Amino acid sequence: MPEFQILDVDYIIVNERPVIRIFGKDSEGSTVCGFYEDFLPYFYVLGDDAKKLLEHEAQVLKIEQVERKVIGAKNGKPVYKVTLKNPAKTSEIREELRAKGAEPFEADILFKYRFMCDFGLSGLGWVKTSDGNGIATDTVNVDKKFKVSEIKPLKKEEDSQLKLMAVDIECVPLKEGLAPDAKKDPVVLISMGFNGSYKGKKEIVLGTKADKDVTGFENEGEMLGEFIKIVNEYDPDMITGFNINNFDIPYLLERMKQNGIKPIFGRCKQKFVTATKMVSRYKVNIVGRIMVDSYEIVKRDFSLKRYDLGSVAENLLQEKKDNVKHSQIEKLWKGNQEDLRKLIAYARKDAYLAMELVVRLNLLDKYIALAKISGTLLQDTLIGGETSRVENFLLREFNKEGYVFPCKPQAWEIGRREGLVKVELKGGFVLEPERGLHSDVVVMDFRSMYPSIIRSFNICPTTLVRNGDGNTIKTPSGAEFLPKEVKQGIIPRILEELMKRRQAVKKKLKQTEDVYKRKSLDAEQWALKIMANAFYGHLGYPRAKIYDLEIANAITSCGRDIIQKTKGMIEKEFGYRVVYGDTDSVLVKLPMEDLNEIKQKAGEIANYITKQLPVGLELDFEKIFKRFLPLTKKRYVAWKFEETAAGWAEGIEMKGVETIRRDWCQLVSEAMGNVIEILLKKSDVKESVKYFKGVIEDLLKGNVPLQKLVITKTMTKPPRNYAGMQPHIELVKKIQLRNPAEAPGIGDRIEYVIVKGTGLLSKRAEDPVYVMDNGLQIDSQYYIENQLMPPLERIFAVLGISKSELLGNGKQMGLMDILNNHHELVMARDLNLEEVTGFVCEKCSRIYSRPPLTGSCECGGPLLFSSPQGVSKSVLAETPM
DNA sequence: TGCGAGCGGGG
DNA sequence: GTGTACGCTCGCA
Repeated sequence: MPEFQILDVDYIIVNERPVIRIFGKDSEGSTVCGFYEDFLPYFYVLGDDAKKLLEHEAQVLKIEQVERKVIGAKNGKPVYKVTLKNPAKTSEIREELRAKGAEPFEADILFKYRFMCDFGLSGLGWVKTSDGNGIATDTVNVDKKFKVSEIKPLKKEEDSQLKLMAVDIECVPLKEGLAPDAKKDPVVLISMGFNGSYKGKKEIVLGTKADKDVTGFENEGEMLGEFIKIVNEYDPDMITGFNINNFDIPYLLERMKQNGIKPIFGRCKQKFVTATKMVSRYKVNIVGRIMVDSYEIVKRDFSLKRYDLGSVAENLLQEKKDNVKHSQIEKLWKGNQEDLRKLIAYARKDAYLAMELVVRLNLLDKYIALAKISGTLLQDTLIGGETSRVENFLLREFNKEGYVFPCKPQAWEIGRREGLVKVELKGGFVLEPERGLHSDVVVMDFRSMYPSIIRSFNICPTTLVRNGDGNTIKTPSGAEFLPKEVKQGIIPRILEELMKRRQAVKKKLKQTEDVYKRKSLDAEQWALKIMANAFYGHLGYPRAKIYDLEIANAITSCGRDIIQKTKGMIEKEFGYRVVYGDTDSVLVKLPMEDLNEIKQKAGEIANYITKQLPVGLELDFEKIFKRFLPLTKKRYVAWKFEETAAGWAEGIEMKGVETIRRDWCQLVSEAMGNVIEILLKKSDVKESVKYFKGVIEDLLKGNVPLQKLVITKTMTKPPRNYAGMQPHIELVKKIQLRNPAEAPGIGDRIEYVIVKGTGLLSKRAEDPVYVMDNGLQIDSQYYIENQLMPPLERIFAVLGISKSELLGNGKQMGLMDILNNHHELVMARDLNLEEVTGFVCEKCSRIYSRPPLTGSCECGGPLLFSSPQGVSKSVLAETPM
């Protein structure tokens, strides 16, 4: 009885009948392909005259009335199951039916997924098949091929060892400085890396020139032929590379076409490898192999400033990419032996890095877990978003309970929904943050709030009641659902199972020591959480098959209700202030400083609240903000303390605040980070202003290293094609005149600084090296006004410090002036004037650098002096207000 | 502040 | 291939 893990599924037509092929790998490392012959495409259609409509269709093998439920039960209209001969004809028949007013269901499910769904199979899931006879077909390139008449999923945890190969190409444009054109410009190098070894080698570079580290070929065609041969002989389960989906593979395929070579390097010897252009990307299909584009995964899983291979390797692998600019490649290729070797080393390293990313960062763990849980093939979890996973999963669950699943909405319907969602979908409740720099704030949140709400209120399209008889669960939005006792919804049931499974996996994780097992268990619990959290979003997503705004709104209305009730209870029952909250969290200011005391108090509050709310909703202690500075709704900075196994861990948390933007120079990120740190950790507004003024002074005096002032932008098209004036493009034009040989090409990143002068800003962009060599002056005013000020002004503004104060050119009031103007403020005897950094309201903690004319806070509360040591207690005690 | 265009990665 | 699949950032109004 063959047992193997599924890598890919497709079908072929044999004697006018479809045959499903299941490609996989067994535990001995053999590649297998099972052929399943008795599966036919089918779908459902709703309507009285559906049968009549299809009678004349030659494609239709069978049409039978079936007992199936339809969401929102449309008064017992009959449901027909329609079985066809050829999967490829389904869409035709579907559209025909639609045109005649019938409603098709499950008529847009890929044939392979129809099969996988009906047999409960998953990408990378294990299966056990009947003992099939081997078949003497020469169409597939696998170790074992056999007929399958029975197939079922198998519980097995460990994964087979998968073979991985990395690919990177270099090509040389015929037209200098322009992006390569796959129709004309040949590939000159193909670099490959193997996680195993091929003919004893870990890496191979092919080229149309020979040298010591490259296998040379007479022409491009021969080299491409060798590439195909190597892929088929090494026979990888997965092919990786950096941006291969959108560059290397489509490029190679086009070159093969130009050279009259058949692109056959999948596990089917008849099907071409294809790259289909979608809206703005290619989708590569290689039968039996999985495309793993490390660029696409890294971009999704890591938050970085830039995603070019150089930055990615440096940040995530602590490795340097060879420094070769795109515009240099042609020169190196056409240059001397040393140049050529440099280019070869560069190509070699790129393939190596792409593979290292996958292996060292375990990029696949999460996606393997998602594939197994959702049922999608691994290649589809790597490309598509949440939609395909959720719908694949839901299809199975709806079918299990006798429901037919809707088709995806048509274009006009999507358009209609997109308009509606914008206007009618209400999100979470965001509390107005209390202004000021707060201390000792505890963050509490509802774990998995939306999944818990769905379970608690039994929210599901299958339990929605449109004209209830009273025995329903009412949500604050007005939508009503059947109680669980009457009928448990499918989505609530799924969530219950997913959440229980996650608890079990987490428990197992705690008892497991083996590093590899831990990694896969951790990925599994993560994937279970991701899946559970995906259902809410899906209901409000215009392209979803089970989109329902009424239900999405019911969920968020419960959330808003719960968070407001929570805030009310904390304020009323405990007398503490909720200074902020967003969707599923509340931030509470507590009157104690000790971290453990705060945590304990938070636990008490959380327990109390949890008892008052619907079952299943649980408020939890999350972390402590020793200092919390809200800027606006959804944007704040905080000094956080989180509890870890090793004790309290501190750090700075920023939400919605951009500290790194690619069009800012290093000085900005640095200044911003420092200002925030001084504010949060020292709670010292005056010092942060002083620091900021120091930065400006350094800038004016020319004391800032040039490197910190460099701004980088990419030139994406030829300079003449830019409509407006842009600094980096104007600089390129200048360099083209000055030194054409050094001029950057398309795709190059241009570094520039802005120098002093009279002309337009964009005309004053200069090459940093040129500035250095010629001793040009930096335009400090530009850096102050356009770089430093915009982000920092917003932070200082919430502390009551204006731009003119920061720049020191407005009228600045000294402390003595303030005291003279405000006789009601009395200085404590033992408080040194020099130490006073500002004023703080005793009641609401709002901070002022100088007090309002009334002498008291806007909220009416009395003002206290503040100093680096915090608010002076002696002032508090001795100031007669 | 909201909207539409256009770019990203690769060479 | 029962295909039609982004998502953010910037500039402009």
